[in-house]
Amino acid sequence: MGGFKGQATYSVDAKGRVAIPAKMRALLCPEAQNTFTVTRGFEKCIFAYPLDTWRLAVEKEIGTLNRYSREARAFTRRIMMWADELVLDRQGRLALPRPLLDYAAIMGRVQILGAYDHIEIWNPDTLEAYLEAETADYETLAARVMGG
Amino acid sequence: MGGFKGQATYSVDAKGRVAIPAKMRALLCPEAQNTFTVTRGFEKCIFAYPLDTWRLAVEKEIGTLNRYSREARAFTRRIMMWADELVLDRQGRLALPRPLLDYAAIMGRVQILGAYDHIEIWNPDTLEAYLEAETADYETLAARVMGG
DNA sequence: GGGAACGTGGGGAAAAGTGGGGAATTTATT
DNA sequence: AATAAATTCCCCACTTTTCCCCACGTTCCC
Repeated sequence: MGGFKGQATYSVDAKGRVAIPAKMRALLCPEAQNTFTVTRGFEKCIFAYPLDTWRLAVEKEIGTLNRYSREARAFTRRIMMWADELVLDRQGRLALPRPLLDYAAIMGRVQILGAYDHIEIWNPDTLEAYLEAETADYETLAARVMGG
Repeated sequence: MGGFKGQATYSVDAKGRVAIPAKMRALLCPEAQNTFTVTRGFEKCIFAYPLDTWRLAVEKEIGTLNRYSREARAFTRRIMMWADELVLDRQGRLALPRPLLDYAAIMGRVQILGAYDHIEIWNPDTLEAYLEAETADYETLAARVMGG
């Protein structure tokens, strides 16, 4: 099973619904129950994890945190308060909560990116600006992250 | 079963009743008996634990404390003296005790947060101030808490 | 070229949130 | 001890939002 890849530019209707590309939907395993967990991305975008991945990767770690640590509580809040489990409708769309749309400044159209273990939903303008601002070129970045 | 997540801004009526979001109610297992145990939060808010979680996680830990430690006794008092077991009414609401409402400075409207193993009920203004005061940004916090 | 699948938009039914009223229990007062 | 006041609890009704289904146009694939 490969990771999420590719990109698409789709529209958002008045109800905040966004279609998920069929190629990405096809990667959902049965355990995901046609559900994505969405939350704030680290950058100004929306992250969408398949339900099973979210629970195994994100919530499992949160469960191990010490609830008497102030920082742990702050972190848990920051992640969970923006999170929501969304089920795909019959047309393969997600109805994104307004707070997340506002956070990512999304109106009208979105750009959807595959990002290995999750999907990212961006305002096309924000994405363009981000890509330009990331000054480090592709090759340099690769070397630094991968320790080349 | 996933943890509590999401947020909502609801009203508090004159009787101190607050609706619990349906998505959060849906996570209650039968053992919780439609009951939340509420108490003072560590920050200026109200914590609400499903009855079963409270008994398994919180009271169990308190039971292991050394009763001959002055600090342990103080801690036990602080938690238990403000705690109350509240049953949801048919509309899915909790009638919050006045002392807790006063503690969290709640009047008129509240913001409700899912926080993995419990729910938090905030005065919207207090929450906003808290989120701004938590100076560490999301990314830094994540790296530190998760040991990234 | 035909058929199936995909992305897009709107409408109707069901549920969720909100507010108020009345009965029963509790507390206080005479 | 009885009455009155206050509080609590429970039920009912309204409004709004959400959810789910159906239908159309386009694209892709066979």
